[in-house]
Amino acid sequence: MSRPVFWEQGASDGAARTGILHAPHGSIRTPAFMPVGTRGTVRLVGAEDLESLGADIVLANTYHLMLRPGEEVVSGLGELHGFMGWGGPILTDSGGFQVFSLAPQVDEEGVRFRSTYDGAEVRLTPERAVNVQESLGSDIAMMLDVLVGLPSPRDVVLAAMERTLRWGQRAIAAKRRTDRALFGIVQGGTDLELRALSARRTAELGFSGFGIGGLAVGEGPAERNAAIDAVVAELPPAAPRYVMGLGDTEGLLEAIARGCDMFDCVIPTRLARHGKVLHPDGDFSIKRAEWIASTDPIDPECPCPACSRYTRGYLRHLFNTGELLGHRLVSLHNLSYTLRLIAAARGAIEEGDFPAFADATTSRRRASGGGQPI
RNA sequence: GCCGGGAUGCCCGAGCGGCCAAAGGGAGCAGACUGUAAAUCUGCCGGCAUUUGCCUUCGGAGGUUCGAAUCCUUCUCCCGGCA
Repeated sequence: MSRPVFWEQGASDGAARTGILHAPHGSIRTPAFMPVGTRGTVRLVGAEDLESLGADIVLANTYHLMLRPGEEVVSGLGELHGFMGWGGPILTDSGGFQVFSLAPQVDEEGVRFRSTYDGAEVRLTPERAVNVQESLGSDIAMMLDVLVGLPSPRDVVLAAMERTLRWGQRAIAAKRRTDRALFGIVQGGTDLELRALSARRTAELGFSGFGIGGLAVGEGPAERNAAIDAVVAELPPAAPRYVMGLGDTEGLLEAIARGCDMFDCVIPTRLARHGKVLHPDGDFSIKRAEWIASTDPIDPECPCPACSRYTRGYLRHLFNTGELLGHRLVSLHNLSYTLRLIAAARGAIEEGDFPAFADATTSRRRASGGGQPI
């Protein structure tokens, strides 16, 4: 019996580890960063761009795609891979994040949304989320979970965690395609006991990989790191661990140091659209007046299209005139930055040098904090 | 030359006797953004002091008034129309 998705460990350095996640549409080097393509597109970034940036896998969203254009349409267009022209692995989120961000009605059965597109009532259950994702044809589906903002009262966190566990069971029961994987999701907020319990019980359900959900939603780094530690301790070492929604430099390095393997985040692309550039010397706004006549690239060490060809002065101009090319170029740059950060982390783990690498990376950002060329 | 309309803070632009340091944009500055309802949102934006305060502003000069960006006179410059 073949496993559609399995993770093969490579090097390790402390808790940090590298590996290959084998998926139906290709191999993913871990630690991996997954650019977010909610509606079947990483905003302003095409599949060809993702290839040249070195992304191994991209993420798409169940809630959005089931509404527009509808999973049967996507299925008819060659599933997600044919639909988006992306041949590599795809992970779909279940709509669990929308349970949080769109504040729908939630009951034991599932979730009732008001469609953000036309206002129609949309029903999503753990079963339906699995079915839709199977129709979409993603390599890895996520179970529908209940995500609460932090801080939240313990009873709220506990209730969300327990419901998530029950929904996990239902998701597994609903699974039909044997050629695709389904990941569970650990909840529990910042309560370490709940985190450990959630991890243990989610692991018992028998998923092939584990999302660590409900983080990067308002808690501080120390709380987040403690929660991750509590979870990792309870998860099977041979399964991939995916911290959902995490993507800032410091957060990624801390999670990698704790043995996490996969990440996704909207930060590189959203910040790009807001003019914020990710940089080894500290992130900064490309819109600042001081760049008006700058002939420097964002980062001379970056091989992305923005850095290899355009000046800060030009990029600033694009932003200040509302030219969409600026958004696109900075999106490419921020994705390139994050993907290269993760690649460098993999290299450091392989060389047994990860802690020093992480320290050097974060202290360099802290020291200059402002993107001044050095 | 005559008739009419204008000149407002960095820019555009409301205001048309007190509630005006003066709406609203833009620009600028700062901040937020983490499984994307997000090319979005928040704050500051004359100077100083930085609880309620003071000073200097609404083309220039002079008036009326308890009080003017707002009314009157005049000057300068713009923009329409007629000669």
